[in-house]
Amino acid sequence: MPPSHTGRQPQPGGLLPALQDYLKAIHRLTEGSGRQDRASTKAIAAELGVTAPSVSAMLDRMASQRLVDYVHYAGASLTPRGRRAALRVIRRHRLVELFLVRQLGLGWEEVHDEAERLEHVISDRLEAAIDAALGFPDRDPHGDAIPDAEGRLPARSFRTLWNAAPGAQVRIDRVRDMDPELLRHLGQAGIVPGAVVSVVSRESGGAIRLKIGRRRPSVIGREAAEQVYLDG
Amino acid sequence: MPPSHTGRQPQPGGLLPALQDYLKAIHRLTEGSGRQDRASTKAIAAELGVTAPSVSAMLDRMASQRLVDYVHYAGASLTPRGRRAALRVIRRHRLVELFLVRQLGLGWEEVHDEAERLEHVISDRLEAAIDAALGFPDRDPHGDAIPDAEGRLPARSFRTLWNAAPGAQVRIDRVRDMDPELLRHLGQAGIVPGAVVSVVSRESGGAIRLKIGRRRPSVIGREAAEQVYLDG
DNA sequence: CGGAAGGTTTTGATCAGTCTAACTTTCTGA
DNA sequence: TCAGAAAGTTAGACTGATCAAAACCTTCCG
Repeated sequence: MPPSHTGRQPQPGGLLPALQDYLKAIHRLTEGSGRQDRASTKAIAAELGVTAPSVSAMLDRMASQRLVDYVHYAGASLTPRGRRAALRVIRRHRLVELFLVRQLGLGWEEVHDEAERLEHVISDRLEAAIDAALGFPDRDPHGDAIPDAEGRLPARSFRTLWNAAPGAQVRIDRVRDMDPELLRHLGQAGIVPGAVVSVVSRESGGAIRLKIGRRRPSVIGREAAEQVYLDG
Repeated sequence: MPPSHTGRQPQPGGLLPALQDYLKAIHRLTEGSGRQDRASTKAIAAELGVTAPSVSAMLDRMASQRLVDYVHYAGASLTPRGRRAALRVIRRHRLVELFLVRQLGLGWEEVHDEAERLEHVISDRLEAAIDAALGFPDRDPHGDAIPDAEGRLPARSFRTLWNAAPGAQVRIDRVRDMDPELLRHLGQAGIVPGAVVSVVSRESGGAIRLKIGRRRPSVIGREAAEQVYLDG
Protein backbone atom coordinates (compact mmCIF):
# COMPACT_ATOMS: atom_id res chain seq x y z
CA MET A 1 0.00 0.00 0.00
CA PRO A 2 2.83 2.47 0.36
CA PRO A 3 2.84 4.87 -2.56
CA SER A 4 6.59 4.33 -2.89
CA HIS A 5 7.03 3.28 -6.46
CA THR A 6 10.73 2.75 -6.60
CA GLY A 7 11.05 -0.76 -5.33
CA ARG A 8 13.92 0.14 -3.09
CA GLN A 9 13.92 0.90 0.58
CA PRO A 10 13.78 4.58 1.39
CA GLN A 11 17.33 5.82 1.78
CA PRO A 12 18.22 7.36 5.11
CA GLY A 13 19.87 10.29 3.41
CA GLY A 14 16.84 10.73 1.19
CA LEU A 15 19.01 10.22 -1.88
CA LEU A 16 19.44 7.03 -3.82
CA PRO A 17 22.66 5.10 -3.23
CA ALA A 18 24.03 5.45 -6.73
CA LEU A 19 23.45 9.15 -6.63
CA GLN A 20 25.32 9.37 -3.35
CA ASP A 21 28.25 7.64 -4.99
CA TYR A 22 28.31 10.28 -7.71
CA LEU A 23 28.26 13.01 -5.09
CA LYS A 24 31.26 11.49 -3.38
CA ALA A 25 33.15 11.10 -6.64
CA ILE A 26 32.56 14.70 -7.66
CA HIS A 27 33.56 15.85 -4.20
CA ARG A 28 36.80 13.91 -4.36
CA LEU A 29 37.62 15.23 -7.82
CA THR A 30 36.87 18.84 -7.06
CA GLU A 31 38.15 19.25 -3.49
CA GLY A 32 41.05 16.86 -3.74
CA SER A 33 44.65 17.69 -4.49
CA GLY A 34 43.75 17.61 -8.16
CA ARG A 35 41.72 20.79 -7.49
CA GLN A 36 39.67 21.33 -10.63
CA ASP A 37 36.55 23.45 -10.44
CA ARG A 38 34.52 20.97 -12.38
CA ALA A 39 34.74 17.24 -12.58
CA SER A 40 34.72 15.94 -16.13
CA THR A 41 32.38 13.22 -17.26
CA LYS A 42 35.30 10.98 -17.99
CA ALA A 43 36.93 11.50 -14.62
CA ILE A 44 33.72 10.70 -12.79
CA ALA A 45 33.23 7.63 -14.94
CA ALA A 46 36.73 6.44 -14.15
CA GLU A 47 36.23 7.12 -10.44
CA LEU A 48 33.08 5.04 -10.29
CA GLY A 49 33.86 2.37 -12.84
CA VAL A 50 30.90 3.20 -15.07
CA THR A 51 30.72 4.46 -18.62
CA ALA A 52 30.54 8.09 -19.70
CA PRO A 53 26.91 7.91 -20.87
CA SER A 54 25.85 6.70 -17.44
CA VAL A 55 27.52 9.73 -15.93
CA SER A 56 25.91 12.08 -18.42
CA ALA A 57 22.48 10.76 -17.58
CA MET A 58 23.05 10.90 -13.85
CA LEU A 59 24.42 14.44 -13.98
CA ASP A 60 21.26 15.59 -15.72
CA ARG A 61 19.20 14.11 -12.92
CA MET A 62 21.43 15.57 -10.26
CA ALA A 63 21.29 18.98 -11.87
CA SER A 64 17.50 18.85 -11.87
CA GLN A 65 17.70 18.23 -8.13
CA ARG A 66 20.05 21.20 -7.76
CA LEU A 67 22.81 19.00 -6.40
CA VAL A 68 25.32 19.88 -9.09
CA ASP A 69 25.99 22.71 -11.43
CA TYR A 70 26.33 20.88 -14.72
CA VAL A 71 27.49 22.58 -17.87
CA HIS A 72 27.29 20.27 -20.86
CA TYR A 73 30.67 19.43 -22.32
CA ALA A 74 32.37 21.24 -19.44
CA GLY A 75 31.70 19.05 -16.42
CA ALA A 76 29.96 19.34 -13.08
CA SER A 77 30.61 20.90 -9.71
CA LEU A 78 28.72 20.52 -6.46
CA THR A 79 26.22 23.14 -5.43
CA PRO A 80 26.18 24.04 -1.72
CA ARG A 81 23.31 21.61 -1.37
CA GLY A 82 25.24 18.92 -3.19
CA ARG A 83 28.33 19.53 -1.14
CA ARG A 84 26.37 19.19 2.09
CA ALA A 85 24.87 15.94 0.86
CA ALA A 86 28.29 14.65 -0.19
CA LEU A 87 29.79 15.43 3.18
CA ARG A 88 26.99 13.58 4.95
CA VAL A 89 27.81 10.47 2.98
CA ILE A 90 31.53 10.91 3.55
CA ARG A 91 30.88 11.36 7.24
CA ARG A 92 28.98 8.10 7.41
CA HIS A 93 31.63 6.33 5.37
CA ARG A 94 34.46 7.42 7.62
CA LEU A 95 32.59 6.80 10.85
CA VAL A 96 31.82 3.31 9.68
CA GLU A 97 35.41 2.65 8.68
CA LEU A 98 36.67 3.72 12.06
CA PHE A 99 34.00 1.75 13.84
CA LEU A 100 34.87 -1.41 11.97
CA VAL A 101 38.55 -1.03 12.82
CA ARG A 102 38.19 0.06 16.43
CA GLN A 103 35.15 -1.86 17.63
CA LEU A 104 35.19 -4.91 15.42
CA GLY A 105 38.87 -5.43 14.81
CA LEU A 106 38.87 -5.36 11.03
CA GLY A 107 42.05 -4.31 9.24
CA TRP A 108 42.28 -0.83 7.80
CA GLU A 109 42.71 -2.33 4.35
CA GLU A 110 39.43 -4.23 4.42
CA VAL A 111 37.04 -1.62 5.72
CA HIS A 112 36.68 0.51 2.62
CA ASP A 113 34.50 -1.83 0.62
CA GLU A 114 32.42 -2.66 3.64
CA ALA A 115 31.84 1.02 4.39
CA GLU A 116 31.01 1.64 0.76
CA ARG A 117 27.92 -0.49 1.22
CA LEU A 118 27.06 0.39 4.80
CA GLU A 119 27.19 4.15 4.29
CA HIS A 120 23.98 3.99 2.27
CA VAL A 121 21.86 2.27 4.87
CA ILE A 122 22.90 3.98 8.10
CA SER A 123 20.08 6.01 9.63
CA ASP A 124 20.71 9.31 11.37
CA ARG A 125 19.98 7.56 14.62
CA LEU A 126 22.57 4.88 14.01
CA GLU A 127 25.08 7.39 12.73
CA ALA A 128 24.75 9.29 16.00
CA ALA A 129 25.11 6.10 18.05
CA ILE A 130 28.28 5.12 16.20
CA ASP A 131 29.67 8.63 16.59
CA ALA A 132 29.03 8.50 20.32
CA ALA A 133 30.42 4.99 20.72
CA LEU A 134 33.65 6.21 19.15
CA GLY A 135 33.81 9.31 21.33
CA PHE A 136 33.04 11.78 18.53
CA PRO A 137 36.21 11.12 16.57
CA ASP A 138 37.62 13.48 13.99
CA ARG A 139 39.77 11.10 11.97
CA ASP A 140 39.10 7.82 10.21
CA PRO A 141 41.63 4.96 10.20
CA HIS A 142 43.40 6.39 7.16
CA GLY A 143 43.74 9.78 8.83
CA ASP A 144 41.03 11.43 6.76
CA ALA A 145 39.00 14.02 8.63
CA ILE A 146 35.45 13.08 9.55
CA PRO A 147 33.06 15.93 8.72
CA ASP A 148 30.91 16.92 11.68
CA ALA A 149 27.16 16.51 11.58
CA GLU A 150 26.81 19.95 9.99
CA GLY A 151 29.29 19.03 7.30
CA ARG A 152 32.22 21.10 8.41
CA LEU A 153 35.57 19.76 7.39
CA PRO A 154 38.97 21.23 8.26
CA ALA A 155 41.35 22.20 5.48
CA ARG A 156 44.04 19.59 4.86
CA SER A 157 47.52 19.56 3.49
CA PHE A 158 48.26 18.00 0.13
CA ARG A 159 52.00 17.53 0.52
CA THR A 160 52.83 13.91 -0.17
CA LEU A 161 55.64 11.64 0.81
CA TRP A 162 56.61 11.60 -2.84
CA ASN A 163 57.63 15.27 -2.56
CA ALA A 164 59.56 14.92 0.69
CA ALA A 165 63.23 15.80 0.56
CA PRO A 166 65.85 13.20 1.52
CA GLY A 167 66.98 13.73 5.10
CA ALA A 168 63.66 15.25 6.17
CA GLN A 169 61.67 14.05 9.16
CA VAL A 170 57.96 14.10 8.42
CA ARG A 171 54.76 13.13 10.17
CA ILE A 172 52.16 11.10 8.32
CA ASP A 173 48.83 12.89 8.23
CA ARG A 174 46.80 10.43 6.22
CA VAL A 175 47.01 7.65 3.68
CA ARG A 176 44.64 7.55 0.74
CA ASP A 177 42.09 4.83 0.75
CA MET A 178 43.41 2.65 -2.04
CA ASP A 179 44.42 -0.82 -3.07
CA PRO A 180 43.93 -3.09 -0.04
CA GLU A 181 47.12 -5.01 -0.75
CA LEU A 182 49.21 -1.84 -0.65
CA LEU A 183 47.40 -0.57 2.43
CA ARG A 184 48.10 -3.77 4.27
CA HIS A 185 51.73 -3.49 3.27
CA LEU A 186 52.01 0.13 4.42
CA GLY A 187 50.36 -0.75 7.69
CA GLN A 188 52.88 -3.49 8.34
CA ALA A 189 55.72 -1.11 7.53
CA GLY A 190 54.36 1.31 10.14
CA ILE A 191 53.32 3.94 7.63
CA VAL A 192 50.11 4.96 9.37
CA PRO A 193 48.57 8.31 10.37
CA GLY A 194 50.60 9.89 13.17
CA ALA A 195 53.80 8.00 12.48
CA VAL A 196 57.02 10.00 12.26
CA VAL A 197 59.17 8.98 9.32
CA SER A 198 62.71 9.80 8.25
CA VAL A 199 63.33 10.02 4.54
CA VAL A 200 66.69 8.29 4.21
CA SER A 201 67.27 8.62 0.50
CA ARG A 202 65.76 8.57 -2.94
CA GLU A 203 66.70 5.52 -4.89
CA SER A 204 67.37 5.51 -8.59
CA GLY A 205 64.07 4.92 -10.34
CA GLY A 206 62.32 7.13 -7.81
CA ALA A 207 61.69 4.77 -4.91
CA ILE A 208 62.06 6.26 -1.45
CA ARG A 209 63.98 4.68 1.41
CA LEU A 210 62.42 5.34 4.80
CA LYS A 211 63.14 4.69 8.45
CA ILE A 212 60.50 4.61 11.17
CA GLY A 213 61.67 4.40 14.78
CA ARG A 214 63.83 1.36 15.25
CA ARG A 215 62.22 -0.69 12.53
CA ARG A 216 64.36 -1.85 9.69
CA PRO A 217 64.18 0.55 6.74
CA SER A 218 61.58 0.09 4.05
CA VAL A 219 61.47 1.21 0.47
CA ILE A 220 58.29 2.37 -1.19
CA GLY A 221 57.58 3.20 -4.79
CA ARG A 222 56.15 6.31 -6.36
CA GLU A 223 52.64 4.93 -6.65
CA ALA A 224 52.42 4.39 -2.91
CA ALA A 225 54.36 7.51 -1.89
CA GLU A 226 51.93 9.73 -3.77
CA GLN A 227 49.09 8.38 -1.65
CA VAL A 228 50.74 9.27 1.64
CA TYR A 229 50.06 12.83 2.80
CA LEU A 230 52.14 14.65 5.38
CA ASP A 231 51.38 17.07 8.19
CA GLY A 232 51.83 20.77 7.61
CA MET B 1 34.68 -2.25 -17.18
CA PRO B 2 33.25 -4.73 -14.73
CA PRO B 3 30.80 -6.93 -16.59
CA SER B 4 28.31 -6.43 -13.77
CA HIS B 5 25.30 -5.10 -15.55
CA THR B 6 22.88 -4.66 -12.74
CA GLY B 7 23.77 -1.24 -11.53
CA ARG B 8 23.78 -2.37 -7.95
CA GLN B 9 26.66 -3.40 -5.77
CA PRO B 10 27.26 -7.13 -5.63
CA GLN B 11 25.35 -8.55 -2.69
CA PRO B 12 27.36 -10.38 -0.07
CA GLY B 13 24.89 -13.22 -0.03
CA GLY B 14 25.01 -13.42 -3.81
CA LEU B 15 21.27 -12.77 -3.96
CA LEU B 16 19.59 -9.47 -4.60
CA PRO B 17 18.11 -7.70 -1.57
CA ALA B 18 14.52 -7.85 -2.70
CA LEU B 19 14.83 -11.55 -3.34
CA GLN B 20 16.23 -12.05 0.14
CA ASP B 21 13.17 -10.33 1.54
CA TYR B 22 10.92 -12.76 -0.29
CA LEU B 23 12.91 -15.67 1.11
CA LYS B 24 12.42 -14.37 4.62
CA ALA B 25 8.72 -13.81 4.11
CA ILE B 26 8.16 -17.31 2.77
CA HIS B 27 10.19 -18.74 5.61
CA ARG B 28 8.12 -16.90 8.18
CA LEU B 29 4.86 -18.01 6.58
CA THR B 30 5.79 -21.66 6.24
CA GLU B 31 7.79 -22.35 9.42
CA GLY B 32 5.87 -20.06 11.72
CA SER B 33 3.09 -20.98 14.06
CA GLY B 34 0.73 -20.59 11.11
CA ARG B 35 2.37 -23.73 9.64
CA GLN B 36 1.16 -23.94 6.06
CA ASP B 37 3.15 -25.96 3.57
CA ARG B 38 3.00 -23.33 0.93
CA ALA B 39 2.84 -19.57 1.22
CA SER B 40 0.15 -18.03 -0.93
CA THR B 41 0.83 -15.15 -3.26
CA LYS B 42 -1.50 -12.96 -1.29
CA ALA B 43 0.09 -13.78 2.05
CA ILE B 44 3.56 -13.01 0.74
CA ALA B 45 2.30 -9.79 -0.77
CA ALA B 46 0.78 -8.76 2.55
CA GLU B 47 3.94 -9.69 4.42
CA LEU B 48 6.11 -7.54 2.19
CA GLY B 49 3.72 -4.73 1.43
CA VAL B 50 3.80 -5.30 -2.31
CA THR B 51 1.09 -6.32 -4.75
CA ALA B 52 0.25 -9.84 -5.82
CA PRO B 53 1.61 -9.43 -9.37
CA SER B 54 5.00 -8.46 -7.98
CA VAL B 55 5.02 -11.65 -5.96
CA SER B 56 4.00 -13.77 -8.92
CA ALA B 57 6.83 -12.39 -10.99
CA MET B 58 9.39 -12.82 -8.26
CA LEU B 59 8.30 -16.37 -7.49
CA ASP B 60 8.88 -17.30 -11.11
CA ARG B 61 12.41 -15.97 -10.91
CA MET B 62 13.04 -17.66 -7.59
CA ALA B 63 11.74 -20.94 -8.93
CA SER B 64 14.10 -20.71 -11.88
CA GLN B 65 16.93 -20.35 -9.38
CA ARG B 66 15.65 -23.40 -7.49
CA LEU B 67 15.08 -21.39 -4.35
CA VAL B 68 11.39 -22.16 -4.13
CA ASP B 69 9.03 -24.84 -5.23
CA TYR B 70 6.31 -22.81 -6.89
CA VAL B 71 3.05 -24.33 -8.05
CA HIS B 72 0.93 -21.81 -9.88
CA TYR B 73 -2.29 -20.97 -8.08
CA ALA B 74 -1.16 -23.05 -5.10
CA GLY B 75 1.69 -21.03 -3.61
CA ALA B 76 5.38 -21.49 -2.94
CA SER B 77 7.56 -23.29 -0.43
CA LEU B 78 11.28 -23.09 0.11
CA THR B 79 13.56 -25.70 -1.38
CA PRO B 80 16.45 -26.82 0.84
CA ARG B 81 18.62 -24.35 -1.03
CA GLY B 82 16.07 -21.59 -0.46
CA ARG B 83 15.74 -22.42 3.18
CA ARG B 84 19.49 -22.25 3.67
CA ALA B 85 19.58 -18.87 1.96
CA ALA B 86 16.67 -17.62 4.07
CA LEU B 87 18.37 -18.67 7.28
CA ARG B 88 21.54 -16.87 6.30
CA VAL B 89 19.59 -13.65 5.94
CA ILE B 90 17.72 -14.26 9.17
CA ARG B 91 20.99 -14.92 10.91
CA ARG B 92 22.42 -11.63 9.74
CA HIS B 93 19.23 -9.81 10.70
CA ARG B 94 19.22 -11.13 14.23
CA LEU B 95 22.93 -10.70 14.79
CA VAL B 96 22.62 -7.09 13.70
CA GLU B 97 19.63 -6.49 15.96
CA LEU B 98 21.46 -7.83 18.95
CA PHE B 99 24.57 -5.89 18.07
CA LEU B 100 22.67 -2.65 17.83
CA VAL B 101 21.07 -3.20 21.21
CA ARG B 102 24.09 -4.53 23.08
CA GLN B 103 26.96 -2.59 21.57
CA LEU B 104 25.31 0.60 20.45
CA GLY B 105 22.59 1.05 23.00
CA LEU B 106 19.62 1.22 20.67
CA GLY B 107 16.22 0.20 22.01
CA TRP B 108 14.81 -3.20 21.08
CA GLU B 109 11.90 -1.47 19.40
CA GLU B 110 14.02 0.52 16.98
CA VAL B 111 16.44 -2.08 15.70
CA HIS B 112 14.16 -3.99 13.37
CA ASP B 113 14.01 -1.43 10.57
CA GLU B 114 17.70 -0.75 10.85
CA ALA B 115 18.51 -4.46 10.63
CA GLU B 116 16.16 -4.81 7.70
CA ARG B 117 18.51 -2.60 5.69
CA LEU B 118 21.81 -3.70 7.17
CA GLU B 119 21.21 -7.42 6.71
CA HIS B 120 21.63 -7.02 2.95
CA VAL B 121 25.04 -5.40 3.01
CA ILE B 122 26.87 -7.37 5.70
CA SER B 123 29.74 -9.41 4.28
CA ASP B 124 30.60 -12.83 5.64
CA ARG B 125 33.68 -11.28 7.18
CA LEU B 126 31.68 -8.65 9.02
CA GLU B 127 29.04 -11.16 10.04
CA ALA B 128 31.74 -13.26 11.66
CA ALA B 129 33.24 -10.22 13.41
CA ILE B 130 29.86 -9.23 14.84
CA ASP B 131 29.18 -12.80 15.91
CA ALA B 132 32.52 -12.92 17.72
CA ALA B 133 32.08 -9.47 19.32
CA LEU B 134 28.82 -10.70 20.80
CA GLY B 135 30.32 -13.95 22.05
CA PHE B 136 28.52 -16.19 19.53
CA PRO B 137 25.04 -15.50 20.87
CA ASP B 138 22.06 -17.75 20.20
CA ARG B 139 19.22 -15.29 20.83
CA ASP B 140 18.40 -11.88 19.44
CA PRO B 141 16.91 -9.11 21.62
CA HIS B 142 13.37 -10.40 21.06
CA GLY B 143 14.37 -13.90 22.12
CA ASP B 144 14.36 -15.32 18.60
CA ALA B 145 16.99 -17.96 17.96
CA ILE B 146 19.94 -16.96 15.80
CA PRO B 147 20.68 -19.67 13.22
CA ASP B 148 24.29 -20.78 13.29
CA ALA B 149 26.56 -20.22 10.30
CA GLU B 150 25.41 -23.54 8.81
CA GLY B 151 21.79 -22.52 9.17
CA ARG B 152 20.78 -24.78 12.03
CA LEU B 153 17.94 -23.48 14.13
CA PRO B 154 16.46 -25.14 17.23
CA ALA B 155 12.78 -25.98 17.34
CA ARG B 156 10.72 -23.42 19.22
CA SER B 157 7.52 -23.40 21.17
CA PHE B 158 4.48 -21.64 19.82
CA ARG B 159 2.50 -21.33 23.05
CA THR B 160 1.58 -17.70 23.56
CA LEU B 161 0.75 -15.60 26.54
CA TRP B 162 -2.75 -15.36 25.11
CA ASN B 163 -3.26 -19.05 25.83
CA ALA B 164 -1.85 -19.00 29.35
CA ALA B 165 -4.22 -20.01 32.14
CA PRO B 166 -4.95 -17.58 34.98
CA GLY B 167 -2.81 -18.39 38.00
CA ALA B 168 -0.01 -19.87 35.92
CA GLN B 169 3.61 -18.80 36.22
CA VAL B 170 5.28 -18.67 32.84
CA ARG B 171 8.64 -17.72 31.39
CA ILE B 172 8.84 -15.47 28.37
CA ASP B 173 10.71 -17.13 25.54
CA ARG B 174 10.45 -14.47 22.89
CA VAL B 175 8.41 -11.52 21.72
CA ARG B 176 7.52 -11.13 18.05
CA ASP B 177 9.17 -8.34 16.23
CA MET B 178 6.24 -6.03 15.75
CA ASP B 179 4.93 -2.53 16.14
CA PRO B 180 7.71 -0.46 17.75
CA GLU B 181 5.27 1.40 19.97
CA LEU B 182 3.96 -1.82 21.48
CA LEU B 183 7.45 -3.25 21.83
CA ARG B 184 8.61 -0.21 23.72
CA HIS B 185 5.60 -0.54 25.99
CA LEU B 186 6.21 -4.23 26.67
CA GLY B 187 9.84 -3.52 27.40
CA GLN B 188 8.89 -0.94 29.97
CA ALA B 189 6.47 -3.36 31.57
CA GLY B 190 9.28 -5.91 31.92
CA ILE B 191 7.83 -8.30 29.39
CA VAL B 192 11.11 -9.35 27.83
CA PRO B 193 12.70 -12.72 26.99
CA GLY B 194 13.65 -14.56 30.16
CA ALA B 195 11.23 -12.72 32.42
CA VAL B 196 9.03 -14.82 34.69
CA VAL B 197 5.44 -13.68 34.70
CA SER B 198 2.41 -14.56 36.82
CA VAL B 199 -0.91 -14.53 35.05
CA VAL B 200 -3.16 -12.90 37.63
CA SER B 201 -6.46 -13.00 35.81
CA ARG B 202 -8.29 -12.64 32.55
CA GLU B 203 -10.31 -9.50 32.34
CA SER B 204 -13.64 -9.28 30.66
CA GLY B 205 -13.02 -8.45 27.02
CA GLY B 206 -10.00 -10.74 27.00
CA ALA B 207 -7.25 -8.57 28.39
CA ILE B 208 -4.75 -10.30 30.68
CA ARG B 209 -3.60 -8.99 34.04
CA LEU B 210 0.01 -9.82 34.81
CA LYS B 211 2.49 -9.50 37.61
CA ILE B 212 6.26 -9.52 37.17
CA GLY B 213 8.42 -9.63 40.28
CA ARG B 214 7.60 -6.70 42.53
CA ARG B 215 6.49 -4.39 39.73
CA ARG B 216 2.97 -3.12 39.82
CA PRO B 217 0.63 -5.28 37.73
CA SER B 218 0.12 -4.53 34.07
CA VAL B 219 -2.70 -5.38 31.72
CA ILE B 220 -2.12 -6.30 28.11
CA GLY B 221 -4.57 -6.86 25.31
CA ARG B 222 -5.06 -9.78 22.98
CA GLU B 223 -3.11 -8.28 20.13
CA ALA B 224 0.00 -7.98 22.26
CA ALA B 225 -0.47 -11.23 24.18
CA GLU B 226 -0.57 -13.23 20.97
CA GLN B 227 2.88 -11.95 20.09
CA VAL B 228 4.47 -13.11 23.33
CA TYR B 229 5.67 -16.72 23.25
CA LEU B 230 6.38 -18.81 26.33
CA ASP B 231 8.99 -21.39 27.25
CA GLY B 232 8.13 -25.04 27.02
C1' DC C 1 -23.51 -28.30 -12.11
C1' DG C 2 -23.15 -23.56 -13.33
C1' DG C 3 -21.82 -19.29 -11.85
C1' DA C 4 -20.22 -15.71 -8.78
C1' DA C 5 -16.40 -14.51 -5.77
C1' DG C 6 -11.95 -14.21 -4.87
C1' DG C 7 -7.35 -15.25 -5.47
C1' DT C 8 -3.80 -15.53 -9.32
C1' DT C 9 -1.50 -14.61 -13.35
C1' DT C 10 -0.77 -11.87 -17.55
C1' DT C 11 -0.13 -7.61 -19.82
C1' DG C 12 1.66 -3.27 -20.36
C1' DA C 13 3.79 0.68 -18.08
C1' DT C 14 7.25 3.17 -15.11
C1' DC C 15 11.61 4.27 -12.80
C1' DA C 16 16.47 3.66 -11.66
C1' DG C 17 20.70 2.47 -13.38
C1' DT C 18 23.34 0.74 -16.54
C1' DC C 19 25.35 -0.54 -21.33
C1' DT C 20 26.74 -0.13 -26.59
C1' DA C 21 26.58 2.27 -30.75
C1' DA C 22 26.12 6.36 -33.18
C1' DC C 23 26.46 11.13 -33.37
C1' DT C 24 28.22 15.93 -31.81
C1' DT C 25 31.21 19.19 -29.71
C1' DT C 26 35.65 20.78 -28.31
C1' DC C 27 40.47 20.73 -28.40
C1' DT C 28 44.92 20.38 -30.45
C1' DG C 29 48.61 20.39 -33.39
C1' DA C 30 50.46 20.54 -37.96
C1' DT D 1 42.86 27.27 -39.97
C1' DC D 2 41.05 23.33 -40.01
C1' DA D 3 41.12 18.10 -39.76
C1' DG D 4 41.44 14.43 -36.85
C1' DA D 5 41.38 12.88 -32.12
C1' DA D 6 39.43 13.01 -27.72
C1' DA D 7 35.73 13.88 -24.93
C1' DG D 8 30.87 14.29 -24.42
C1' DT D 9 26.04 13.48 -25.42
C1' DT D 10 21.96 11.24 -27.44
C1' DA D 11 19.44 7.11 -28.78
C1' DG D 12 17.99 2.67 -27.95
C1' DA D 13 18.04 -1.42 -25.24
C1' DC D 14 18.32 -4.27 -21.03
C1' DT D 15 17.62 -5.88 -16.02
C1' DG D 16 15.38 -5.46 -11.66
C1' DA D 17 11.50 -4.25 -9.17
C1' DT D 18 7.48 -2.47 -8.94
C1' DC D 19 2.25 -1.06 -10.03
C1' DA D 20 -2.67 -0.94 -12.19
C1' DA D 21 -5.87 -3.01 -15.01
C1' DA D 22 -7.49 -6.90 -17.37
C1' DA D 23 -7.86 -11.76 -18.06
C1' DC D 24 -7.75 -16.06 -15.92
C1' DC D 25 -8.30 -20.17 -12.87
C1' DT D 26 -10.57 -22.48 -8.61
C1' DT D 27 -13.65 -23.22 -5.51
C1' DC D 28 -17.71 -23.54 -3.40
C1' DC D 29 -22.50 -22.83 -2.97
C1' DG D 30 -27.15 -22.65 -4.31
